Amino acid sequence: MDQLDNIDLKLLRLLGEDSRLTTKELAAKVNLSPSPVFERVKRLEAAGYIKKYIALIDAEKLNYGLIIFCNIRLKQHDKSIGHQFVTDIMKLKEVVECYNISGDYDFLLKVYARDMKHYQDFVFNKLGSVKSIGSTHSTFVMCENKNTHNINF
Amino acid sequence: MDQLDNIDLKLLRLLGEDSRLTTKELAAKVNLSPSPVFERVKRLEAAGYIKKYIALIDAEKLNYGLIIFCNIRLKQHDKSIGHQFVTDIMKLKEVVECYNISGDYDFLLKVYARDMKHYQDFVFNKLGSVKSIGSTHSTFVMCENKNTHNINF
DNA sequence: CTTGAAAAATGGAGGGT
DNA sequence: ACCCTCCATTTTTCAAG
Repeated sequence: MDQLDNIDLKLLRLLGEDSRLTTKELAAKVNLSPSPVFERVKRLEAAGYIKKYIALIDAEKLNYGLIIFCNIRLKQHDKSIGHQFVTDIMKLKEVVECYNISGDYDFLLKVYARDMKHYQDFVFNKLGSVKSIGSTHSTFVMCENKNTHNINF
Repeated sequence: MDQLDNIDLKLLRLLGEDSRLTTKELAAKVNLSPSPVFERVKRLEAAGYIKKYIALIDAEKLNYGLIIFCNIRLKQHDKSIGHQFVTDIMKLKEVVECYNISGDYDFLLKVYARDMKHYQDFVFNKLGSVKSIGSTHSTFVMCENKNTHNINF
């Protein structure tokens, strides 16, 4: 699949907002019949433009009301230490996102916790047992103003 | 809907990973027949545990290869300035997430850009025209190691 | 891309524990 | 209250033109 036309892009935008739109509904929105839309979507899936379909779950309703961005500095910076850190961090269910970043710190984690007590336990007992960590700095989210989960292309 | 049993939680976990699982497939995984599973999912949707269904689009394939976390300090901290900032920032398509945070800065933005040139343009021309901004600090993502898009409850 | 038809899933009625 | 087994309707999926 070499390049996308405007209809492909529109389908991606629509599905990125609401993946429960039926082929018929998509067809109406792009002024085509269902069959070609179906084929286009299959092609977009096969070519990897659509990575997966998920349901967005309300974290607050499940008593995960606290979001924290946790900056982490490693003790050393060789490749194996970094790789070990990522492997260790992957196992922690509270960690939803993990980025290798530029600047003062090496990694940025997005963490979901039930409350402060839970986060304290996470930092002391879970991060505390990851040997490669040198120091951490936590930034607490007071309000999530926007989260689209997809790029707005 | 007062409280969820283990089957409800399992359904949320399954749909949070793959929302294209059919009622039949979900039923097999929780050892029930399709009908009660269908009803449970509808209840979870109506009660807001499932916020929406989306397709995850590959940003890199659409030439949005650069992720930046942009820390922002406002000039002043009264309510109306903060509200105006959020309103202005919402309109910027490059901004995918926006958080009101504790610490040295007031807001944290997650930004997707095509490349450095695009990001430079974003900072100078788009953020540059948001009057409420005092100063900014950008952290560049070198590697996205993990992004689950949902809590792991 | 269109038409059209088979296969599958959705969504509901009615009954059982 | 919760679950099950059908069954009609709709949607998906894939031919052939």
